[in-house]
Amino acid sequence: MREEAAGPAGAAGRNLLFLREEELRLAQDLLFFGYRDFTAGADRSLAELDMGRAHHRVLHFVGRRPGITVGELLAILGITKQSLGRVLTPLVEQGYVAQAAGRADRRQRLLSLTPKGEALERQLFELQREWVMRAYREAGPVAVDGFRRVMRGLMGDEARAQLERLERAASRGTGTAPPVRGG
Amino acid sequence: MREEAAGPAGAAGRNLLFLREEELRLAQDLLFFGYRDFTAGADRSLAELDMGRAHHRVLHFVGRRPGITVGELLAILGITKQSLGRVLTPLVEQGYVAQAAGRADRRQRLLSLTPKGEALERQLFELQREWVMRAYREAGPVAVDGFRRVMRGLMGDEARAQLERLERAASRGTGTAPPVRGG
DNA sequence: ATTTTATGTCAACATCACTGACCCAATCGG
DNA sequence: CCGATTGGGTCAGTGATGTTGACATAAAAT
Repeated sequence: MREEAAGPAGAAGRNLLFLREEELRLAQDLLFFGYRDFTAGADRSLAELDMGRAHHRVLHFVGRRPGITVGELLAILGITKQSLGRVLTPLVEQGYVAQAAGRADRRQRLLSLTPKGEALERQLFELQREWVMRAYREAGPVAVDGFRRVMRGLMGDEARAQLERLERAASRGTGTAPPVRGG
Repeated sequence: MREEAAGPAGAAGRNLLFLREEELRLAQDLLFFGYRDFTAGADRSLAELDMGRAHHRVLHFVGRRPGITVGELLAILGITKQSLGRVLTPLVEQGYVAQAAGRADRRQRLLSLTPKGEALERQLFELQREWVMRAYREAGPVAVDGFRRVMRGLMGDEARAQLERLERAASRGTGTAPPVRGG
């Protein structure tokens, strides 16, 4: 599997092939180490409350999109009803997440964070905020833009669509106007 | 928790604060979706062999650093002996990973991939290679550089040291000369 | 009135991680 | 040489997170 002997492409070609492969193996390393350490801080904080990463994800996405339905949350997280129920039910029982019947469709449970839930989500967010800010500052704005482009590229079509919906929800929630033709 | 009313900083300050916060929340989203979809392809392939992501990580890092000891692998993965044993022992039994006693210290088990293990690792790598290449091509080389800078920044000191060691091992393994003074 | 949808729930199971305890064999230090 | 340390393996028990399949209920849609 290794290009030990010079092939038809010669030394230069071999080196290019090596760079491609090594570049991509490096990406695997970076994603493994980077994602692990990115989540480590919040994980430690969550453990003190007998919660896990799954609870954090629910708090994060409910906070990001208040009024989200259970079905939408399932689609975003990409897990089953049972898996979600195991974390969502305790979060509701312990007063972190509030449920309200949908006005148009009363079968729906519109989820939102209670003040207690907002406080916890913010605490977890601050931990990751510090960590990401450090990385962003060290890398600089151009690198941050590149990071975002590549991460978007790593997402599948479904995830991209969901991300767009999240971004729209975030801009609505803070009164930021979307780009308007002729604006 | 929301900046509903204009504070001392006024509208401009509020918007800056929003941008910072939204930027960082976006980073959370990107890392969640991106990492999930990055691993999804290999996960599906592994499931057919009754293996999981943990097996893949062992194959990946053993392939990346042939002759690695169990202790070094434990340090890289950041898991316990028992957790590693549960995936490593079957990989050895099924002939994916070979063990050799260390020449200097015969207590050590120097791990390497068998041809069977190399083939499986390569198959899994090709899946992720395609996925990452697509993202890299779409984003362009400048973005890729930025991605790498940010991911490195997201890593802790330990992980950075381990990554450096991996990169040195990779360049040794392919005969790539390190930068030399006056070269 | 029947069917579909949104949600919840039960039982059973697999993976991947953990802790704590204990073991062997090899190496190291005095 | 002997005792301590180190590298590695293993057993028992636990927990978090995910899965499938089946079933239940209430509201909505046809």
